[in-house]
Amino acid sequence: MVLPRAAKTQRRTRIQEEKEEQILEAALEVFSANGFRGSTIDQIAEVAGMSKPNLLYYFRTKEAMHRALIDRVLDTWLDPLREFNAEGNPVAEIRSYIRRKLEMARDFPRESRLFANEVLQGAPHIEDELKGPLKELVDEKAEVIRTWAKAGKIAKCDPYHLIFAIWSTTQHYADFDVQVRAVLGQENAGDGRFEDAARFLERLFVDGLQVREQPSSDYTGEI
Amino acid sequence: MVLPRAAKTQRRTRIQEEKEEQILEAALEVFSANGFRGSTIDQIAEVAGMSKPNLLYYFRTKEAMHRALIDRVLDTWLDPLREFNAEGNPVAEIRSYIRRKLEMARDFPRESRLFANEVLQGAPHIEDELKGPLKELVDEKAEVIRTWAKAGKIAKCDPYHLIFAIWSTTQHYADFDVQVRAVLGQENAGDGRFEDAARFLERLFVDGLQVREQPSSDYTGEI
DNA sequence: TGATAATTTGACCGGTTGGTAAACATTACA
DNA sequence: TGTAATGTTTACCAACCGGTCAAATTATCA
Repeated sequence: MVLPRAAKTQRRTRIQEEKEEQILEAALEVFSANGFRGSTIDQIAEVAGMSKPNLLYYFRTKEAMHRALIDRVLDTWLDPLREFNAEGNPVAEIRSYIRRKLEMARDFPRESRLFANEVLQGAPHIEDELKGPLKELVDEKAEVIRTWAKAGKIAKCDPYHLIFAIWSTTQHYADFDVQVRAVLGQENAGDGRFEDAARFLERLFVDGLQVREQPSSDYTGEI
Repeated sequence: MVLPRAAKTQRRTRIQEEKEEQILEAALEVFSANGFRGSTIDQIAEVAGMSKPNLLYYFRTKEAMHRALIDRVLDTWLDPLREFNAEGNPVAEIRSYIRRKLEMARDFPRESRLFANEVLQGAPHIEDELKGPLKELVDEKAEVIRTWAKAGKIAKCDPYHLIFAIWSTTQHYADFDVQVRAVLGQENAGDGRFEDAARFLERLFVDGLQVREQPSSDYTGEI
């Protein structure tokens, strides 16, 4: 056989597993840093330490590589939201969600940037995932939050925008890392900014979602 | 003279002004949607309604076009932060900053995405601006916030992370627009999401920054 | 071991991309 | 009006990019 190309054979050889692993690791490195169009197969091949035709032996096209990478990473990426537990203590659940998301921004910034690049440029390759699985998961968790608010366990608020706020504030530390570093200055070389961010964000959301008889001051939704 | 190319002549002709304007508008459209490497001069030329060599008559290289665009847009982009007024009422100032940033996400999403693309990919073209003018401006405003906190006008908090939180939550609606739309669903076609976001964010930050004797519940900064 | 399947690579191809050369067209202005 | 400066376009180039091919190398296992 000349072109087994992974999918055609039922059993995956040891080499196939290893090489596909290597390739996806390199692809994550390159795609997350340059976006899809900004990345070249040669770059990925170099990072993966193999020749371009060798890459294309395992993934027929650049798109196939990107697709495989997204599929592989998306599940893990959504895990923190899945863990969101309706039975738990609302404030503790929200705080723990923030903490988990910040940990991921710290430990898996490339994954965050991969999706950021994709969504920022109109999500041409993952639109279906956004409108399907992602929306369904968010809908489910938004319902949980709504229930909590109705039961008076947290302040009444739009659950979708709460989730957006948690996503954006936490992922900011991965996606806009160079800006964060530039503004905080060189001295902030370690991971200290993540601890500071955790302190700030947990306080912001916990206090901001505290149940209150009256809104603490008048505000309008008009912009 | 054969190649005046804008910079070489002191006086700009009417045609130069007009064409450079057209080109930068087109460049904003294309660069913000595809990032620097993902954009081609041909694309920009088509959007600008002129031939590629004609573009290159006004801007010698793709980089020069990008640079000119950034320079032109950066000032406007930082205006809301500059308006942040130390003499004003702290809560009103913060709320007004959030509102202004959300208005910009709604009215100038391309500008937001232009910077997001740039920063996301390591800010290769604007690192100096981040470490220079941007950092100085943020330092100055952070000091204002710190003063407010010390005077007991708002809760004690890390002013830098407060600014990051406002940036990320508001710009999210421009940068991740497709994701926001996908999650909220088709029925949310108009600008309603911006009003909902304004309501949510003003409440979150205002209540979250309310002065409080005791933190409303225990929390640690550890992640 | 030897034959067969799986893996790897150098050479190459057509299309795209950033950019140039030079001829042509238009404008400004004495 | 004439002419020099300014503006525009067609044709083109070299480098790059995604992808193919066939030949060479290595692993598997009867």
